[in-house]
Amino acid sequence: MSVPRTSTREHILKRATMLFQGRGYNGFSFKDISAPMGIRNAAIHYHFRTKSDLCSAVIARYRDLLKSETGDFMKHGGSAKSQLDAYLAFIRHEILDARCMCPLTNVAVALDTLPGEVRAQATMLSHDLLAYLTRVMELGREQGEFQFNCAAEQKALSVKATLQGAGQLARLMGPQVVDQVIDQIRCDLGL
Amino acid sequence: MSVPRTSTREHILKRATMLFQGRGYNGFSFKDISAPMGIRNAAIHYHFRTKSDLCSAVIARYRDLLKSETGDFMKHGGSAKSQLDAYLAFIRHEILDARCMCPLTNVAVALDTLPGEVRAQATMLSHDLLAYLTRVMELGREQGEFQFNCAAEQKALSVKATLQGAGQLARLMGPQVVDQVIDQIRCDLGL
DNA sequence: AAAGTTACTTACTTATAAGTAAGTTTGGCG
DNA sequence: CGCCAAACTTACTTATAAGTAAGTAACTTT
Repeated sequence: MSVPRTSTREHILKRATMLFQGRGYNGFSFKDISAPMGIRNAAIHYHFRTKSDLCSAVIARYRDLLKSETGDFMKHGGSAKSQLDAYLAFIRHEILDARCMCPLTNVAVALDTLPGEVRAQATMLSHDLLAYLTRVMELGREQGEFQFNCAAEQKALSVKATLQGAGQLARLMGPQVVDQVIDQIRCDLGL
Repeated sequence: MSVPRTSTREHILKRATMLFQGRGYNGFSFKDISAPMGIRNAAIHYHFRTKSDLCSAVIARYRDLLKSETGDFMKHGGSAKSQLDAYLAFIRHEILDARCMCPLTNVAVALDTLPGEVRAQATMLSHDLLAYLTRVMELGREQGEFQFNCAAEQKALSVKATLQGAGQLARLMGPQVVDQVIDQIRCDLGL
């Protein structure tokens, strides 16, 4: 019937990603995916057995995206500063253009109501993210670009926490919040 | 029938607060309130016409609590440092003991799915909070306790964002996150 | 003591959610 | 050409959600 057969699965994943990152697990239903696509709920179940499976796939996909992005950052061999800026730009785009949040936010908020699979994927994502940011912080300090006098791990944690919060406050208080917070992060690193 | 008649409304509000701050608007139902209390859903509707009314009341109550707490902080007339520490202790307790989040987090995440009343209350809370933290930052700089070279408003925003993020990351990565992040905030202020 | 008010309960409605089973269309292949 | 599997749809089930209307027990006021 419809022409682009093989891309339906990808289409579902894209919409699920937008909704999951935009509203959280409990904030959207299959209908929010199927109706705008002109398909039926059962079509989603054909590709993803359960909502848990679908959302796990969403986070796994995000992890892959991040892996390839950060891999690219690292390959470019640039300075820690340019790598941090790339990640900050990535987050900035997520908040301001896509108007959505890091999946960690959405999982953390409703943690008690979520299937174990989804929680597990989120935990892995949090470790991926922190490991990457920690490496960037270490590198930045070695290169003399960043200045901070605590463990690199702690600094990375603090930076990530601040960005998580920026996404929330931007929704409530306006988009200008994002650049102010990013500016402050750079400032606190001595940039 | 049941003895403590006048306190039912307060009981409902307390449980709704725990659930709202712990799981978000879409993460709990009336049953989660009524069942453990041994009452019926309709009893909740008697005290609060709709879920929107109930959750608006939860946030309004949180605003009152905060108003009196910050009022007390200010009255004690202590240094900005002691006021910041009091707020940090308040947040620390919320995350570690009550295992819940600032209502701003839960509203921001599912903003698109929420009734206007609830959004309005959250917006007011965000302004209350930022106004208070901004005053503390200004005071701290005047007193020579805090060091930062940007607008007090921006610093306050950044501190609040970081604390919002700490609540999330603590759920996914463990409670030690909270103290690390708080330590970093103090450190970045020159404490 | 009668009437009214408060604080509920019972019983219901309506809507929406996730999920399933069985049937249907379409394109590729022997 | 006919068969088969992939990719769906139709039609359904089951569960749960918010919300409502009508009734009732107990306290309060006149």
